[in-house]
Amino acid sequence: MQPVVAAQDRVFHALADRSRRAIFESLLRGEAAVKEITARFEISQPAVSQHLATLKEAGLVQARREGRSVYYRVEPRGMQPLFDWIAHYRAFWPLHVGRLERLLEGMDE
Amino acid sequence: MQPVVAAQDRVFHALADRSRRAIFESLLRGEAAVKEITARFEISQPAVSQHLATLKEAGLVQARREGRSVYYRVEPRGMQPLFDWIAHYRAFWPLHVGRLERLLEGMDE
DNA sequence: ACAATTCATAAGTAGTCGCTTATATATTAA
DNA sequence: TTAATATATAAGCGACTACTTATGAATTGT
Repeated sequence: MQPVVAAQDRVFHALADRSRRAIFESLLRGEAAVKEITARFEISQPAVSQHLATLKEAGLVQARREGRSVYYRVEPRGMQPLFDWIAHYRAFWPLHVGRLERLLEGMDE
Repeated sequence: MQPVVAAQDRVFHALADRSRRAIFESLLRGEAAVKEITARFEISQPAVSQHLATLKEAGLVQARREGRSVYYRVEPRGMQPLFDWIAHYRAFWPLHVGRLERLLEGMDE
């Protein structure tokens, strides 16, 4: 079990939970404090903190304390293990890589 | 919970398990019967069948019976929910999209 | 028909997960 | 200092997971 695999494991595991994906996606809108994040969902604050801890350990988010609040933000580099996994086997789904490439092209606009 | 989300859920969940990812990756080498797949790992045949069932329900593999053997193969379109999820939020990790694009370029060689 | 082979399913189990409530740990304000 | 606020951690609980062994079902060969 190389560290690469372990990193992929943490990222896949973190994104496998729907609540955690929803929290992560909501952070793509921008930095937010735990209290704000909690208000967006119908789970308790400890549950949110636990999800954030999992996302943080996976490297998908970072935290910044400011006074009593702790602001979480997306760490884009955390997606790298996922990209690496896809890229490593990219030769096997060429059709979809082409489709993905086209999607990515729209980014420059 | 739209069907899109459910599909993403199944794909992320299926790929979250390391054994399942290993089985899936081994199938990228080509079609293989359950017995052959079982020989590649150190888990029992029922465990392999259960993993294959999960991968199949996620749409990541397909099965084909031939005599007593059942051959499993990768279904490339099954990755679509994963690509869709990445593409949907692609605007948020531009740096890595660039890196991913470069990786994809190597495909044409 | 019978035995052998291949795979799927059933049942059980230890461990993990995601949530809850309760409490501890900062940090700030009065 | 004390109280209020914001977050993290602890403990517990039901549900789910990933595995096992045992057995059922489908197919083939004798």
